[in-house]
Amino acid sequence: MQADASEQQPAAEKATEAPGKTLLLEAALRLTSTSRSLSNLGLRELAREAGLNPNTFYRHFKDVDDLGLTVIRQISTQLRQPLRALRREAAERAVQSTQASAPMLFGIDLQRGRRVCHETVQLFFDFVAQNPEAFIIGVRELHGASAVLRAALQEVMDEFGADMAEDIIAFKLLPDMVNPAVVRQVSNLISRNLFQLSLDYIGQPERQAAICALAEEQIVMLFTGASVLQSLGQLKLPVE
Amino acid sequence: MQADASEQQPAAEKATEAPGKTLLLEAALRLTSTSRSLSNLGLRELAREAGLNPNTFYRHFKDVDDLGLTVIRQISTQLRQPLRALRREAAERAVQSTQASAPMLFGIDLQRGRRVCHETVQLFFDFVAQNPEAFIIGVRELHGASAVLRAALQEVMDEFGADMAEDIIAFKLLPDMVNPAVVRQVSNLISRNLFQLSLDYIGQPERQAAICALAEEQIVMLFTGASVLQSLGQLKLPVE
DNA sequence: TACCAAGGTAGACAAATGTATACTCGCCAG
DNA sequence: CTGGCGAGTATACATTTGTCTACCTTGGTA
Repeated sequence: MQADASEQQPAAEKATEAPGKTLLLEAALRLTSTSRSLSNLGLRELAREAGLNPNTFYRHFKDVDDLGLTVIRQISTQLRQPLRALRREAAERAVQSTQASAPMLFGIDLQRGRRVCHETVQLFFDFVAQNPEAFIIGVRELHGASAVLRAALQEVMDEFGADMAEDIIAFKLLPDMVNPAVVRQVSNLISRNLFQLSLDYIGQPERQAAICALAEEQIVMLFTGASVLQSLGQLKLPVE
Repeated sequence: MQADASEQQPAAEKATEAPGKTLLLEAALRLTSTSRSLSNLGLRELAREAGLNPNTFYRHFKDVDDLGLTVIRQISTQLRQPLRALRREAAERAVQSTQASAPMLFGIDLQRGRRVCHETVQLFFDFVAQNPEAFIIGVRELHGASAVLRAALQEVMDEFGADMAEDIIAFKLLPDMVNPAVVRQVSNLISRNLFQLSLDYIGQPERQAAICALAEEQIVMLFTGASVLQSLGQLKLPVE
């Protein structure tokens, strides 16, 4: 395992991948986000869309499920860091306009919460609009017919939820008293819900503003509920 | 359109339907809930599973989408009233054990809310366990590849949400001050989330208790959040 | 120089699919 | 008895699919 010159691991993104492979993956994105579902993509249909010979498929993938997994991994890495960055940006923006004495309620600063939430949601849906296929495929395959893809996406969603929980704690968006386990639970719920809403956002452009507002309200409600209940000692911890 | 004797509208369930049609629908349920997705069911595969000749399909359905719509309608009527009944039962159960002076918080009786919620969730997931295919298909097709089925199920889900909102108001599970529009919004969210959780419930039998508890906590959080925010005048109304 | 493996193509094949036309059977009305 | 009709079947055919084997091209290496 020496660092041979012939071992040209791209180290960058994936620039040095076989052109055919990339073409096939792109074709899969195109087809899936419109008509079909990842699990039931025909291997020939795929090649046709990519402008390639059917057999080229076999050079790069074993199954259709294999290609599906690749797509999912690609989507995951395509979304994960940007989503975190987006939250960081939202938090910073909201911090800037913080005034010292804000009215507190059960340990949360409602004004600030609202602002962070607003910014985050805004950025999130902008991001959705820029990567529609990724979200469509994500949600579709999360409940799709293929057990393998379902499991893979389940895992990805869990990671997203965990990221979010981490950020919430790091940015102190919920009072310290709120149990980390609860934060994770709330994060998972919000994450799931945002992904669902993202499909509405993509599919109904005329309702985009309303959907943003809706998401915001829902998040604020959840945060408030969690804080209030926790501070009253009324929250049962999730049993694992 | 006279009430002819030859017009034998069953008036009961659907007992007097062509046996082939019923067989096909049942086959669709079986296939969809395991391997495939409604939209991509092969018409021959379907007939095979039903033990029928492929052409029998054409006697009863035009498309595969046509069959899909039929399945969805069937599911809708199969779930809708039972779900309402279930909520009524839960509310009654919880009322029985109500003691007069309960601690109030922002207009809600937390104890009672918890009990109703507990009973409802319990009954709901029992119901899920009894009709797994319906829920699997419902959630799967809600984000599936076929636009027609998606739209149909979207509508069904909206009806469920509206039912729930109606019941919440009727049973006074939220304080009167909470705006009906907000109730609908919360109901939709809960409804969506419960359906998602139903898949987890079906797919991970070992976590059933945990999933129940989770659902309960989430609902209580939302209710609490909505009440608190409303009573503080911090709730923005959804713009339609 | 010769080689060789990776990426891509060509052609062929059995199997499966959607659909059309034509046949059968039981039932009820006249 | 007969004729029509709903429900189901049989056969057939063009297309499409997944997969196999074989061939071509290219760039790097020994």
